[in-house]
Parts: sequence; structure tokens; C-alpha cells
Amino acid sequence: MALEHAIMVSLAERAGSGYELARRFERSIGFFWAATHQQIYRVLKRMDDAGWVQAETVAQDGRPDKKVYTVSALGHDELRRWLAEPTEPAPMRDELAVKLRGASLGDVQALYDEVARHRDLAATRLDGYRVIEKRDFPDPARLTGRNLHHYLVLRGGIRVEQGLVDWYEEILRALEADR
Amino acid sequence: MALEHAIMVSLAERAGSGYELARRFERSIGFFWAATHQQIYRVLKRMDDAGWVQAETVAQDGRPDKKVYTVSALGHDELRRWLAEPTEPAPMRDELAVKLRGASLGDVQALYDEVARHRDLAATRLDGYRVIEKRDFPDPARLTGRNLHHYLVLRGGIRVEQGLVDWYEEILRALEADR
DNA sequence: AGATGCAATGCAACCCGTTGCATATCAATC
DNA sequence: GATTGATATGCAACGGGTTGCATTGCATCT
Repeated sequence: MALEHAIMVSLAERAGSGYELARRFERSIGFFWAATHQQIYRVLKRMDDAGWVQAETVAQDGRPDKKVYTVSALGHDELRRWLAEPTEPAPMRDELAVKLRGASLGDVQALYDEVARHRDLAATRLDGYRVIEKRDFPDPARLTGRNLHHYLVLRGGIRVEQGLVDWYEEILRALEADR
Repeated sequence: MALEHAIMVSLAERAGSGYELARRFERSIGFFWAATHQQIYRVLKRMDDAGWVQAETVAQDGRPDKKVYTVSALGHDELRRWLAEPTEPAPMRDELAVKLRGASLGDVQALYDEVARHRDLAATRLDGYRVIEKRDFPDPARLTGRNLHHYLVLRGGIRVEQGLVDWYEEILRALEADR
């Protein structure tokens, strides 16, 4: 599984607690690899047992203690091993596509509305990505190394969302013409 | 879950056995909702117990018996209920994106090769979709109802794969420029 | 004659993700 | 004074997906 490795990639960039990781997964990393705090805590513990990360308890004033995790040498070895390993493309899972395929067995107008809703959701996410793109990568041609890689991941998110928006609008146009 | 409903959508189009369904999931339906034969057999049994489908054992000569499943009235009710229900967009899961984000922690050249491999895989899938598009939907403007819906699902597959190919090529160009 | 492969169905074990719940501290608000 | 909300961590149960294995019959290939 890749959750361990996604967490280590994030921790290698900057050490952090489970709670902080959960918030990172809601933002940047979570755009292409989702995880809840329960998953993260469980996996962090497993990785601690395996020696991939080390925890340091940090007392804070005005807040509960936190455990700040760092990737160990063993963890870095594992990360390199995993990075070198080939990755199989994940099979697609699109529930809306299943509903579209079965649309004529139910209420086509309801599906139309649902597609419009998904279009709006995707357009909102796309806007969010574009804001990050302009804010964090104003001059993409000059990027190198890690920053370039981060930018390219964001580009993937933008392309996927744009593709979805275009698809949803094609569906809406076609369903209107079929009414 | 949607596997039950994906199976019912498929069975509503045409009755079939678990084995036949497994092959359909390798082709058309599986493009946007993957399932193995073990999953399918298990779920078919569950649906039979729930009364959503009915099985009829059919003897064949030269081949083992098969159980041909049909969607029952109760199953159609459940399908309509599910189709009317809102669908939440599934969170993305892209392992290659995680590796790209952590690329500088490992061998960047190996990642380059891996991206090239994924580009080739996506391009092959895309070609397959385009063949189906030309063969089964030569005149998309005239499509209506169920055929239109099937076409629109295929269009989604084409758009997604094309988006991936474009993304992978952007990555390859950028990594070359960064060498 | 033996091996491979396809058609056809199924069990069992394991892992992962989801959901619901629980707990504690402090700040800010009502 | 009580409630909400953020910070912070965690357990337990359930359900779905994955993987490995098992069986039977026939056809075809070596």
C-alpha cells in the first residue's frame, strides 16, 4: 500500500504530527491521495513499530501535547525502494458513469441535475487549483527539482478536473438535445 | 456500495451468468467500475438472497452448467432508488502522483521511465476506446436514449485517458528540460 | 499421453478504508 | 456558567476488495 509512503513523502518534506498530517491530506497531498485522521494515526503507529518513523512528544502551552514524527534512515531506505518499484495504474471507479450508463432505467432529468451538480463541484475544485498555481508557481519555466515535481502534480490535478468539467458539459449538452 | 448496482445495470441490459458478467467487467463496464470474478460471485449470491436478482440454472453441452441471472421487480425498484440518490465524487487515488511528489528522494530517471511506461499504457487504452467509438457510434449526433448514454460514458473514458496522456507528456518534457 | 487453456463456480483469509465513538485541553462566544 | 470549536490522539466494529487456492469438464496443442 501507498499510504505509508505518501505519509513518508510528506514527512520527508517537513516533520509533523498526525493531526498536522491529517490537515495536509485535506489540502495538497489529499488532492491525489485521500486519508482520514483515523487511518493516519493507525498507519503512523504501524510505521513507528516498523522503525520507519520516530516520534518525539512535544509539550505545547495552551494546547494538548503532540507527537512529532520524523522519517528514520530505515524509512528513507524503504521510500527509495518503493519509489524504484513499478506502479500499476489503479482501475477507475466512477459511480456517476455507472448511473449514466443506467440512466434510462430511472429518472433522466434527476441524472441531468446530478451531472450539473458534479460539474459545479469540479469547477470549484479547478478554481482552487488555479489559485494555488498562480500563487505558488508564478514562473513555471524556471522551476527545478522538488518544486518542479510539486508543480507537475498540481498540473495533473488541473488537467483531470478540467477534463471532468468538459465531460460533464458534453453530457449536459447531449441530454438537452435528447429531450 | 455501487457494485450491486453496476451489476444490475449490466443485467438489465442483458441477462447473464457470473462468468459472463466478469468478462463484461473486463471490457465495457470495467472501464469505469472494476470487479473481479470473486467479487461478482459473492455479490450475486448476496443479491439473490435479497431477492434483487433471480437465478436460473442452464445446462450446456460441452460446458459446465451456468446460472443465468435476471433482475427482479424488487431489483428494479432498488435500481431506481439508487439512481435517484445523489452520488459523492470519489476522492482521487493516484500512486504515480505520490511518487512524482517524492521523486527527488529517489531516482528521478527511474521515475521518468515509469511515467513513459504509463503514457504508453494510457495511449493504448485510448486507442482501444477510439476503435470502439468509431465502430459502435459512427454517427453520434443521431444517438438517443440508452445508446446516447453509453456513448457519453465512452466519451468520459476517452477524455480521461487523453487527459492522462497529455499530463504524462507534460511531465516527460519538464523532466527532460530539468536534466 | 500429457499439458495447457477456457468455461464455470466458489471458499477463506487478510488487509484496508469507513464510521462511530471516546477523551482531553484550552479559547472564544453566548 | 455553558456551549461550541479547534487542537490532539486513539479504539472498535464493520464491510468491501484483494489474493490465493480449489474443483470440474471439455477442447486443443505438443
